[in-house]
Amino acid sequence: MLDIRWIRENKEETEKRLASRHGGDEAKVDQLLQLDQKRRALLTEVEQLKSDRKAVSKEIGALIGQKKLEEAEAKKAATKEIGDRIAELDQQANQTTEEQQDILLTLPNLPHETVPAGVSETDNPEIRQWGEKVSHPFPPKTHVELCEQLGLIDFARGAKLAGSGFLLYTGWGARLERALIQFLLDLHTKEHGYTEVSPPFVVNPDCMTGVGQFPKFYDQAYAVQEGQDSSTLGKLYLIPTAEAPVANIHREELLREDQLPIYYCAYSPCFRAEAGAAGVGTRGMIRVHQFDKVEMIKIVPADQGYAELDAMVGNAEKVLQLLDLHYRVILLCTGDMGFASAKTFDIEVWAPGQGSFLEVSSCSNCEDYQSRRMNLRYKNKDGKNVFPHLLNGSGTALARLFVALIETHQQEDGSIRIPKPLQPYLGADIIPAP
RNA sequence: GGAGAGAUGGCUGAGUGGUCGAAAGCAACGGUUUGCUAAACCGUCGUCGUGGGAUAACUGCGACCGCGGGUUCGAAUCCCGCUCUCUCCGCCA
Repeated sequence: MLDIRWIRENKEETEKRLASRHGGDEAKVDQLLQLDQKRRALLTEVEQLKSDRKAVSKEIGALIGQKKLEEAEAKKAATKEIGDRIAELDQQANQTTEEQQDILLTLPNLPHETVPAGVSETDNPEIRQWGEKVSHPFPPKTHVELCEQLGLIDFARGAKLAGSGFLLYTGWGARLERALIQFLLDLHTKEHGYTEVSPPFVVNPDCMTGVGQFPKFYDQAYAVQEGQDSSTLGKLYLIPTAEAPVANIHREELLREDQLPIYYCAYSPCFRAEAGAAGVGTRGMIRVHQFDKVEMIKIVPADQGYAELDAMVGNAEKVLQLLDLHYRVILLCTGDMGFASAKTFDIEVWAPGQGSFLEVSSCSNCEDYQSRRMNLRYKNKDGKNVFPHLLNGSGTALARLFVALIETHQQEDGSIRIPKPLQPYLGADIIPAP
């Protein structure tokens, strides 16, 4: 959420930076500021009345104390009207505040000044590459072929159980998935200083609003209900990412600066309805309704957000380096960034079977956009309460990592070579050919 | 699911209609002092909103004692609803 006072004093810049996202949100600023003005005018009026009432009430108390009951009764009658007027204005002020808040919640974050202008993903500059595309001395198979031949995933039965877009990992496939999760968590906790947490896989709507999923992306989430009791629908949602619970761990808290920075990492499955998206329904595991992910979250002092973001991208890159996978780092342009983010780096891994790069990580600094929504603050050294920067990054998404891994390290005989750092987790150095 | 108890400032915890934004303690911050990585003493010390002021220091006003309503001239305090926590019982992995 943006700071209404900042918008008030920087109207043109707000509009300009919103416009750079090409979402049309700059059109809402005028109405927002009108509501703000109306709200403040109402407050001025009602607060004056409240002040008056308070003074009179005090006099009444004194009069009763002096047993001057008649005078007290007279004042009571006079004050009654003020009370009615106050109730009326209060109601108007609340409604105006609510309308203003509704608009604020639909405005995305402002892009950081270092974010390149652009409309779509084709405008995203590549920052760097690591490694190079493997050249197999044979035509590389796609992950779908490999999964079926090696019995890693039973696509048909996955769909039978839950529909298209849901995967049934089997045998070595299930084992590889588990090994990867373990490997990632160990890497981030032992090498990168993150504290592991294991959060609920459902959250309440406040958490979804806190990270910016709601109200804009209601239809992307799976809402759950208890049994057939439709009155419970909407109280809990399957998490689209561990960011939803983990970033909210300290919501509505006031932290001390010496508690920062906080680094969390968490494994969770991620559930995405992908309503209206193309791709679900096609075979494979590139775009699915449920996938595993290890997520990194940082809560840091406001002046350290961008240094911490660079470090986080490095943490995600390390995963791919250890797994010997070719990748590139992309900086998202203004038009392609996520709703809550001020600056985002994507990491895309090379998948030879697909002949394309796959996004496996997205690392963002949301600055104070989310902490403001969730009212998470820390007391700085000057004793001021300030909103920390909140960062999130995939470290990394599993399904696509799985794809890149088996497509990259497939051997001519149909087996999969396992990179050394992963071997202890899988308990094998190869997934044998069928 | 049933019965009971509770929710107060960063934390602990008093406070049952006006003098309460709220005692006290802890923590924090500033200072004094003591020869021993500490103690004692003094002082400061909630948040948010809105106005004045230089987008400062400071300051006026309002709101906030889990959340939302109600009663009242006036509510932390009384009434209703909700959420959460704890204890006991039931069910259950």
